[in-house]
Amino acid sequence: MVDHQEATLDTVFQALADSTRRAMLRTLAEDGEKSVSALASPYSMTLAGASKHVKVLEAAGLVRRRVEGRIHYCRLEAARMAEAEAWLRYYERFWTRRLDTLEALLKAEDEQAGEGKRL
Amino acid sequence: MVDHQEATLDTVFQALADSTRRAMLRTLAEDGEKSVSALASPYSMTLAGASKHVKVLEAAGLVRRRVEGRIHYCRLEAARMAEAEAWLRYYERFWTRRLDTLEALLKAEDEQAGEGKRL
DNA sequence: CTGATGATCAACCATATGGTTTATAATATC
DNA sequence: GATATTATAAACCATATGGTTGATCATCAG
Repeated sequence: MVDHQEATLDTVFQALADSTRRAMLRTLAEDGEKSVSALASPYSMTLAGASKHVKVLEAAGLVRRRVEGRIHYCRLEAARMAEAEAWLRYYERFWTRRLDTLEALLKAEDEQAGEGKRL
Repeated sequence: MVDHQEATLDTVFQALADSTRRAMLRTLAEDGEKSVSALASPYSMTLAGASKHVKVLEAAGLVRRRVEGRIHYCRLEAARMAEAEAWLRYYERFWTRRLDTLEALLKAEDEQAGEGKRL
Protein backbone atom coordinates (compact mmCIF):
# COMPACT_ATOMS: atom_id res chain seq x y z
CA MET A 1 0.00 0.00 0.00
CA VAL A 2 2.63 2.44 1.09
CA ASP A 3 4.95 1.18 -1.63
CA HIS A 4 2.25 1.76 -4.17
CA GLN A 5 1.79 5.28 -2.92
CA GLU A 6 5.52 5.87 -3.08
CA ALA A 7 5.62 4.60 -6.64
CA THR A 8 2.69 6.85 -7.52
CA LEU A 9 4.48 9.87 -6.04
CA ASP A 10 7.58 8.91 -8.00
CA THR A 11 5.77 8.91 -11.31
CA VAL A 12 3.62 11.96 -10.60
CA PHE A 13 6.50 14.15 -9.42
CA GLN A 14 8.60 12.86 -12.29
CA ALA A 15 5.86 13.75 -14.77
CA LEU A 16 5.59 17.22 -13.26
CA ALA A 17 9.36 17.79 -13.44
CA ASP A 18 9.19 18.98 -17.03
CA SER A 19 7.96 22.42 -18.03
CA THR A 20 6.48 21.25 -21.33
CA ARG A 21 4.34 18.69 -19.54
CA ARG A 22 3.30 21.19 -16.88
CA ALA A 23 2.30 23.62 -19.64
CA MET A 24 0.27 20.87 -21.31
CA LEU A 25 -1.58 20.24 -18.09
CA ARG A 26 -2.25 23.94 -17.74
CA THR A 27 -3.64 24.04 -21.27
CA LEU A 28 -5.94 21.13 -20.53
CA ALA A 29 -7.07 22.84 -17.35
CA GLU A 30 -7.88 26.04 -19.22
CA ASP A 31 -9.23 24.71 -22.48
CA GLY A 32 -10.63 21.33 -21.50
CA GLU A 33 -10.30 18.48 -23.97
CA LYS A 34 -7.63 18.77 -26.62
CA SER A 35 -6.22 16.49 -29.29
CA VAL A 36 -2.60 15.44 -29.13
CA SER A 37 -1.61 17.64 -32.06
CA ALA A 38 -3.47 20.58 -30.55
CA LEU A 39 -1.52 20.00 -27.35
CA ALA A 40 1.69 19.77 -29.35
CA SER A 41 1.18 22.88 -31.49
CA PRO A 42 2.64 25.50 -29.11
CA TYR A 43 6.00 23.75 -28.90
CA SER A 44 8.86 23.60 -31.37
CA MET A 45 8.94 19.86 -31.17
CA THR A 46 7.90 17.02 -33.43
CA LEU A 47 4.47 15.50 -32.95
CA ALA A 48 6.14 12.25 -31.98
CA GLY A 49 8.00 14.05 -29.22
CA ALA A 50 4.87 15.67 -27.88
CA SER A 51 3.09 12.34 -28.11
CA LYS A 52 5.69 10.85 -25.81
CA HIS A 53 5.07 13.63 -23.29
CA VAL A 54 1.35 12.89 -23.41
CA LYS A 55 2.12 9.23 -22.82
CA VAL A 56 4.17 10.12 -19.74
CA LEU A 57 1.29 12.19 -18.39
CA GLU A 58 -1.14 9.39 -19.14
CA ALA A 59 1.09 6.79 -17.46
CA ALA A 60 1.22 9.02 -14.39
CA GLY A 61 -2.57 9.13 -14.39
CA LEU A 62 -2.64 12.89 -14.91
CA VAL A 63 -4.32 12.71 -18.31
CA ARG A 64 -7.07 10.53 -19.73
CA ARG A 65 -7.43 9.73 -23.38
CA ARG A 66 -10.57 9.24 -25.43
CA VAL A 67 -10.06 7.97 -28.96
CA GLU A 68 -12.54 9.10 -31.53
CA GLY A 69 -11.69 8.14 -35.09
CA ARG A 70 -8.07 9.04 -35.65
CA ILE A 71 -8.13 11.81 -33.07
CA HIS A 72 -7.06 11.16 -29.50
CA TYR A 73 -8.75 13.60 -27.17
CA CYS A 74 -6.96 14.22 -23.88
CA ARG A 75 -8.40 15.62 -20.74
CA LEU A 76 -6.97 16.49 -17.36
CA GLU A 77 -7.26 13.93 -14.59
CA ALA A 78 -6.31 16.11 -11.66
CA ALA A 79 -7.17 13.68 -8.87
CA ARG A 80 -3.72 12.12 -9.07
CA MET A 81 -2.24 15.40 -7.95
CA ALA A 82 -4.05 15.19 -4.65
CA GLU A 83 -1.53 12.78 -3.15
CA ALA A 84 1.36 14.92 -4.28
CA GLU A 85 -0.21 18.02 -2.84
CA ALA A 86 -0.97 16.21 0.41
CA TRP A 87 2.65 15.17 0.60
CA LEU A 88 3.76 18.76 0.17
CA ARG A 89 1.12 20.06 2.54
CA TYR A 90 2.77 18.18 5.39
CA TYR A 91 5.71 20.55 5.06
CA GLU A 92 3.62 23.70 5.09
CA ARG A 93 4.19 24.16 8.81
CA PHE A 94 7.91 24.43 8.12
CA TRP A 95 7.55 27.44 5.90
CA THR A 96 4.41 29.11 7.24
CA ARG A 97 6.47 31.04 9.73
CA ARG A 98 6.83 33.45 6.86
CA LEU A 99 3.10 33.35 6.44
CA ASP A 100 2.91 36.70 4.70
CA THR A 101 5.16 35.60 1.87
CA LEU A 102 3.25 32.41 1.29
CA GLU A 103 -0.08 34.10 1.42
CA ALA A 104 1.03 36.66 -1.13
CA LEU A 105 2.20 33.87 -3.40
CA LEU A 106 -1.03 31.96 -3.17
CA LYS A 107 -3.16 35.04 -3.55
CA ALA A 108 -1.32 36.04 -6.70
CA GLU A 109 -1.67 32.53 -8.06
CA ASP A 110 -5.33 32.49 -7.12
CA GLU A 111 -6.09 35.77 -8.83
CA GLN A 112 -4.18 34.78 -11.92
CA ALA A 113 -5.89 31.42 -12.17
CA GLY A 114 -9.39 31.33 -10.74
CA GLU A 115 -11.65 33.90 -12.31
CA GLY A 116 -15.09 34.41 -10.83
CA LYS A 117 -14.99 31.24 -8.81
CA ARG A 118 -16.39 33.00 -5.78
CA LEU A 119 -19.94 32.32 -4.64
CA MET B 1 11.45 35.52 -14.09
CA VAL B 2 8.92 33.06 -15.26
CA ASP B 3 11.68 31.02 -16.80
CA HIS B 4 13.49 31.04 -13.52
CA GLN B 5 10.37 29.85 -11.76
CA GLU B 6 9.93 27.12 -14.34
CA ALA B 7 13.51 26.02 -13.83
CA THR B 8 12.96 26.02 -10.08
CA LEU B 9 9.88 23.86 -10.45
CA ASP B 10 11.84 21.53 -12.70
CA THR B 11 14.55 20.95 -10.11
CA VAL B 12 12.21 20.81 -7.13
CA PHE B 13 9.79 18.31 -8.69
CA GLN B 14 12.75 16.33 -10.00
CA ALA B 15 14.28 16.22 -6.52
CA LEU B 16 10.97 15.06 -5.08
CA ALA B 17 10.58 12.32 -7.69
CA ASP B 18 12.68 9.86 -5.70
CA SER B 19 11.42 8.04 -2.64
CA THR B 20 14.81 7.98 -0.93
CA ARG B 21 15.08 11.75 -1.17
CA ARG B 22 11.50 12.22 0.00
CA ALA B 23 12.24 9.98 2.98
CA MET B 24 15.34 12.02 3.76
CA LEU B 25 13.28 15.19 3.79
CA ARG B 26 10.77 13.54 6.08
CA THR B 27 13.57 12.54 8.45
CA LEU B 28 14.87 16.07 8.51
CA ALA B 29 11.37 17.36 9.17
CA GLU B 30 10.92 14.98 12.08
CA ASP B 31 14.36 14.94 13.62
CA GLY B 32 15.75 18.34 12.67
CA GLU B 33 19.43 18.60 11.80
CA LYS B 34 21.20 15.43 10.76
CA SER B 35 24.62 14.58 9.43
CA VAL B 36 24.97 13.08 5.98
CA SER B 37 25.89 9.66 7.32
CA ALA B 38 22.97 9.79 9.76
CA LEU B 39 20.71 10.57 6.82
CA ALA B 40 22.27 7.72 4.88
CA SER B 41 22.08 5.06 7.60
CA PRO B 42 18.52 3.82 6.97
CA TYR B 43 19.26 2.91 3.36
CA SER B 44 21.15 -0.01 1.89
CA MET B 45 23.30 2.30 -0.11
CA THR B 46 26.87 3.51 0.05
CA LEU B 47 27.59 6.78 1.81
CA ALA B 48 28.73 8.22 -1.52
CA GLY B 49 25.35 7.37 -3.02
CA ALA B 50 23.46 9.01 -0.21
CA SER B 51 25.79 11.99 -0.42
CA LYS B 52 24.74 12.46 -4.04
CA HIS B 53 21.09 12.45 -3.00
CA VAL B 54 21.82 15.12 -0.42
CA LYS B 55 23.57 17.15 -3.08
CA VAL B 56 20.51 16.93 -5.32
CA LEU B 57 18.31 18.13 -2.46
CA GLU B 58 20.74 20.92 -1.72
CA ALA B 59 20.91 21.99 -5.38
CA ALA B 60 17.11 22.12 -5.42
CA GLY B 61 17.23 24.38 -2.37
CA LEU B 62 15.34 21.89 -0.22
CA VAL B 63 18.22 21.30 2.18
CA ARG B 64 20.81 23.56 3.72
CA ARG B 65 24.19 22.41 4.87
CA ARG B 66 26.27 23.58 7.80
CA VAL B 67 29.80 22.23 7.99
CA GLU B 68 31.26 21.75 11.42
CA GLY B 69 34.61 20.02 11.49
CA ARG B 70 34.31 16.97 9.27
CA ILE B 71 30.59 16.64 9.84
CA HIS B 72 28.12 18.17 7.41
CA TYR B 73 24.86 18.94 9.18
CA CYS B 74 21.80 19.16 6.97
CA ARG B 75 18.53 20.81 7.71
CA LEU B 76 15.29 21.12 5.88
CA GLU B 77 14.68 24.25 3.83
CA ALA B 78 11.00 23.85 3.17
CA ALA B 79 10.33 27.25 1.64
CA ARG B 80 11.27 25.99 -1.80
CA MET B 81 8.29 23.66 -1.68
CA ALA B 82 5.91 26.60 -1.52
CA GLU B 83 6.10 27.25 -5.25
CA ALA B 84 5.52 23.60 -6.04
CA GLU B 85 2.57 23.44 -3.71
CA ALA B 86 1.17 26.65 -5.17
CA TRP B 87 1.48 25.15 -8.62
CA LEU B 88 -0.45 22.08 -7.51
CA ARG B 89 -2.98 24.12 -5.60
CA TYR B 90 -4.17 25.69 -8.84
CA TYR B 91 -5.49 22.28 -9.83
CA GLU B 92 -7.32 21.67 -6.58
CA ARG B 93 -10.57 22.93 -8.05
CA PHE B 94 -10.38 20.19 -10.67
CA TRP B 95 -10.45 17.46 -8.10
CA THR B 96 -12.54 19.10 -5.41
CA ARG B 97 -15.39 19.85 -7.79
CA ARG B 98 -17.00 16.56 -6.93
CA LEU B 99 -16.64 17.39 -3.26
CA ASP B 100 -18.14 20.82 -3.84
CA THR B 101 -21.11 19.25 -5.57
CA LEU B 102 -21.50 16.72 -2.82
CA GLU B 103 -21.31 19.44 -0.22
CA ALA B 104 -23.99 21.49 -1.97
CA LEU B 105 -26.18 18.42 -2.14
CA LEU B 106 -25.75 17.70 1.54
CA LYS B 107 -26.35 21.31 2.45
CA ALA B 108 -29.60 21.43 0.48
CA GLU B 109 -30.67 18.20 2.10
CA ASP B 110 -29.70 19.56 5.47
CA GLU B 111 -31.71 22.73 5.04
CA GLN B 112 -34.67 20.81 3.80
CA ALA B 113 -34.61 18.29 6.63
CA GLY B 114 -33.37 19.86 9.85
CA GLU B 115 -33.47 23.56 10.68
CA GLY B 116 -30.72 25.27 12.67
CA LYS B 117 -28.39 22.40 12.14
CA ARG B 118 -24.76 22.95 13.04
CA LEU B 119 -21.98 22.17 10.58
C1' DC C 1 52.80 10.97 13.65
C1' DT C 2 49.40 7.33 12.93
C1' DG C 3 45.18 5.75 12.25
C1' DA C 4 40.13 5.94 12.04
C1' DT C 5 36.06 8.61 10.62
C1' DG C 6 32.95 11.73 7.79
C1' DA C 7 32.38 13.19 3.54
C1' DT C 8 33.34 14.37 -1.28
C1' DC C 9 35.28 13.51 -5.88
C1' DA C 10 36.22 10.96 -10.02
C1' DA C 11 35.53 7.35 -12.94
C1' DC C 12 32.63 4.02 -14.35
C1' DC C 13 28.21 1.36 -15.42
C1' DA C 14 23.37 0.42 -16.56
C1' DT C 15 19.31 2.40 -17.40
C1' DA C 16 16.11 6.35 -18.11
C1' DT C 17 14.95 10.61 -20.45
C1' DG C 18 13.98 13.97 -24.06
C1' DG C 19 14.45 14.47 -28.44
C1' DT C 20 14.90 13.20 -33.42
C1' DT C 21 13.86 10.57 -37.92
C1' DT C 22 11.63 7.08 -40.45
C1' DA C 23 8.07 3.82 -40.86
C1' DT C 24 3.52 2.22 -39.94
C1' DA C 25 -1.47 2.02 -38.65
C1' DA C 26 -5.88 3.92 -38.74
C1' DT C 27 -9.12 7.02 -40.44
C1' DA C 28 -10.91 10.84 -43.40
C1' DT C 29 -11.45 12.86 -47.90
C1' DC C 30 -11.24 13.18 -52.77
C1' DG D 1 -8.65 3.27 -54.76
C1' DA D 2 -5.47 7.16 -53.90
C1' DT D 3 -4.02 10.49 -50.83
C1' DA D 4 -3.72 13.31 -46.83
C1' DT D 5 -4.19 13.59 -41.72
C1' DT D 6 -3.68 12.01 -36.78
C1' DA D 7 -1.19 9.54 -34.04
C1' DT D 8 1.87 5.77 -32.41
C1' DA D 9 6.01 2.63 -32.82
C1' DA D 10 10.72 1.71 -33.49
C1' DA D 11 15.32 2.76 -33.82
C1' DC D 12 18.63 5.82 -32.65
C1' DC D 13 21.35 9.60 -30.19
C1' DA D 14 23.05 12.60 -26.47
C1' DT D 15 22.69 13.48 -21.99
C1' DA D 16 20.95 12.71 -17.23
C1' DT D 17 20.22 9.67 -13.34
C1' DG D 18 21.04 6.39 -9.57
C1' DG D 19 24.17 3.56 -8.16
C1' DT D 20 28.86 1.49 -7.41
C1' DT D 21 34.07 1.38 -6.31
C1' DG D 22 38.34 3.50 -5.19
C1' DA D 23 40.98 7.60 -4.22
C1' DT D 24 41.47 11.80 -1.74
C1' DC D 25 40.78 15.34 1.83
C1' DA D 26 39.92 17.06 6.28
C1' DT D 27 39.52 16.29 11.02
C1' DC D 28 39.40 14.01 15.31
C1' DA D 29 41.57 10.62 18.75
C1' DG D 30 45.46 7.99 20.32
